[in-house]
Amino acid sequence: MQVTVTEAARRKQITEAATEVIAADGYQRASYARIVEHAGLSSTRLISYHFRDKNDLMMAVLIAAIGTVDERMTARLDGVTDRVGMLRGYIESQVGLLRTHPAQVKAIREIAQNLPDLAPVLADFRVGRLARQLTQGQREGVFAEFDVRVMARTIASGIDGADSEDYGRELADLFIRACVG
Amino acid sequence: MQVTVTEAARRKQITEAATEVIAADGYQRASYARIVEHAGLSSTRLISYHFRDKNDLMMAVLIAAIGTVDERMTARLDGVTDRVGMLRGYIESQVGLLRTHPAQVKAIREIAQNLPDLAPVLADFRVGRLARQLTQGQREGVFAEFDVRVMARTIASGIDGADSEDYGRELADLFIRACVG
Amino acid sequence: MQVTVTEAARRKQITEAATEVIAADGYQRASYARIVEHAGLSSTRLISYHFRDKNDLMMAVLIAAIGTVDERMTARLDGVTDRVGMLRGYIESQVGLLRTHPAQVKAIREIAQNLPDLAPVLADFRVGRLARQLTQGQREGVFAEFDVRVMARTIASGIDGADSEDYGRELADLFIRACVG
Amino acid sequence: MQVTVTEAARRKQITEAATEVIAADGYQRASYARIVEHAGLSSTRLISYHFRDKNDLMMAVLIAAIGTVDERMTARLDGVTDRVGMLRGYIESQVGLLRTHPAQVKAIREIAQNLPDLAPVLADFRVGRLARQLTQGQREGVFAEFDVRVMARTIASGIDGADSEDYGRELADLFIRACVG
DNA sequence: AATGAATGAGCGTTCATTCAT
DNA sequence: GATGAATGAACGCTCATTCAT
Repeated sequence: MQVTVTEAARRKQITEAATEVIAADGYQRASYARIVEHAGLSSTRLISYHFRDKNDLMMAVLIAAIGTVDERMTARLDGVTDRVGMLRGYIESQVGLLRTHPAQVKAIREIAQNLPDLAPVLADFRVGRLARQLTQGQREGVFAEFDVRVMARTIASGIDGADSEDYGRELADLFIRACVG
Repeated sequence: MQVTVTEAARRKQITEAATEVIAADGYQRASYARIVEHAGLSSTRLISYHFRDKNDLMMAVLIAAIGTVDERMTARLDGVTDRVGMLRGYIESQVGLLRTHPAQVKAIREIAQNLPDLAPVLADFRVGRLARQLTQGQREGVFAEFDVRVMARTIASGIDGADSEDYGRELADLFIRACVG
Repeated sequence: MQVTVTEAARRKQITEAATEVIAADGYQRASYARIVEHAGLSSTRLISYHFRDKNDLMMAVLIAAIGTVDERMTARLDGVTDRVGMLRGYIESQVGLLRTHPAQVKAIREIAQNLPDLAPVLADFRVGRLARQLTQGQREGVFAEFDVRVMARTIASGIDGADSEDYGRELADLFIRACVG
Repeated sequence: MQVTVTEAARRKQITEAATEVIAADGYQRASYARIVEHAGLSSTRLISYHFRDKNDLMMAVLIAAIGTVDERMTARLDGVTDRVGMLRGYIESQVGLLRTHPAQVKAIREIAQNLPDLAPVLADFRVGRLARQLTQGQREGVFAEFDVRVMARTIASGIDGADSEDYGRELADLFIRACVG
């Protein structure tokens, strides 16, 4: 019994299943067999057919997850203009994603951890937006003088260690103190 | 041609090779075959002979690496009494280990990441010492009021994101500012 | 050179080869390697592909063997109505299977012996049919009073010890004497 | 710490441990590793030292177990002169051994099953004594005319299928009926 | 009489991928 | 756009045995 759907729909089905498997079982255990089982597909051949190889699949998962997460971040920070509010909003929003989009967040981390060549690229991407805001805040005299790159990466690291929204608020307090100095 | 050495020497040879392979290739790629090749041993059977199973080997690697790292940390913090100096010393020493003991540090992270039951235990172990120092600093009025647990975990996360000793110094500045408030 | 056949045909080829290997070498020596060699397949991977695991393969072997054996038994006892004739037919047919279907009979025994959870189920299955016939014979007054369960199991044990059709006839004489009493 | 005992004592310790492991886990799972663990020995080397190879060890286990079992049988049948009483005594005593010497009985069966060359020898040995008694009973006119070899083997098979002393008594009734005819 | 250390061969299973329609 | 079938390589682990004191 052969079910035919569009290329795009099939790719989406597979990347979503892969995202959930990676989040649940970790990158290394996210084999074609497990993804196929989770998605209820007929055979691993369907993955090979729609993705060149496993790396190709992982890139698709990553791009989709980053897209979703970024969209939410943009929406929640839209219209926030004061620097301190932006910093708090950034941190709390990111931590909040753990609850609203756990699979995407975990999948991004797993993939970044397991594809070493990707980690710095992802880190730069993630840190870039924040670093620009911090630099602007320093120019406006709202933030003290500190190494913007170190601060941005440390904030990102801190967010990765968070596990609740209470923790996120404490984290925001902490880094506002460190930035305002 | 059969080469015989003592049990202890062989175990050490294997754990050291395993440490290096884990650091270089990651936990998941640290197979018996790779370890044996790296150590120049005759067969993977030698590992099975000296370690009950792979988990047993990994625990031996972990214990050895933590022992080495802890010894260095203790030596470098010995005699430091003021809280701020301790905090700087802790952060800079930990970051410094990345250069002096890269394999041990990376192996500890890899093992913690890949043995999920172990991660919280290791995290508590690592954060505990720091949290006690922070609490004491608050009692003495040197540090501001903040959530000690969040601060300790954030410092640990920040250290994990570091990649140079310059970075470590900036990190110390940052967290001293956040703690002294 | 890749040879492709249907799933069903391949499964049958593998179960038949497995049946023969088990009968010849015993359950424990029936490794994937031996089965593949016996069947002339390209690699053990073919077995893993068509059967979930070794237990799955063994169940397939068992079901096929029992099916074959049962079919023969049913055919040979069909239309036999008198109790004594049935008893003789049952014993001689079962012993006869040793010559006509030696691999199936031996494979069933090997699997039952080596999968302990299975032994009682198989024993009940085998003994059940016989026990019902014996009980009915007692009701009709053809058979003496004896413990039906013990008699049925003893007949089954006796059959398992048989090694020729002459032996089977003697066995039938013996148990008819014991039953008619 | 090297403990030295006599050759004979050590062999006995090992064969007894092996007997228990075989009885508990089956012949195939009775590896040197398991035997050594069960006996509390320092290494498998101790087995290799005292026994030429695994077959040698199994023969020692078998001889010891048969010796024990035979001794009991002889003691219990000593002085029994009437044929029917002997037959009942033989069957009930053998079944009784299952309770009094379960490890020896199970070990003998396991070894016989797994060393195919041995099975007929053991069967003859076991059946011989019984067959002579049955023949004598026929000469005396106590027993009917039947194939002594088949009867003896069937009795032995029936005993192997027994699992309680009640079952043993039923079995004795059954075979007395079949023999006296 | 005993030991410590080492070993090659084999096991079932999982992996992502490829062949052939 | 989708499938069924096949594959070689690698995995951790266990086996009885042998080397060397």
